[in-house]
Amino acid sequence: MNYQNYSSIFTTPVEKIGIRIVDDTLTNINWLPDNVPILDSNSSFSNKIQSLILQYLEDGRPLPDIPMTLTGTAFQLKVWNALKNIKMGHVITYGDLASKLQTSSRAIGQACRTNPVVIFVPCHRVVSASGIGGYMGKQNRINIKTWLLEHEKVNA
DNA sequence: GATACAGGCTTGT
DNA sequence: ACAAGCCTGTATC
Repeated sequence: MNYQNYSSIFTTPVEKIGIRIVDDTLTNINWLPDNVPILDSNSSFSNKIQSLILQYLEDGRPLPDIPMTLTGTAFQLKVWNALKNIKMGHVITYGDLASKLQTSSRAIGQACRTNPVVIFVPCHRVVSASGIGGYMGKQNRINIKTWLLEHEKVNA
């Protein structure tokens, strides 16, 4: 988990985003603090990913399936895969997803937290049964989650 | 509201 | 192998 070697770092309507590409597959997308310097895209593939993300965040265009290389435990891959099936503007609770995967709600949160590819794996569409839930383990990141949900609600 | 405990999984010792 | 910590849920006061 080092914060160098991004393929591209750019500004979005929400916050800065850094993406990492390996062998023309997407491996990481991260929200970055505002003081991180911009990094120009260094390949046509990362160019394409960058514009897909911007189209989604600016115009609400749904994200297509693109080549990704996700590294994680079998359980995490199962959860992330289930999340990709949630449609735009639709949400599910940790508990619902847990019973669907025959596990516990807390394990779902744990898997969502380590999601390496935000937005493409829509961990923000999983909410708590009694509220919005958390986002990336930090309270100050919840505004991103609510922003995305509002954004999708308008565009659904 | 708060507080306690159950619960599956990851990560660090 | 053990313990602690999680983007939780339910029960209970």
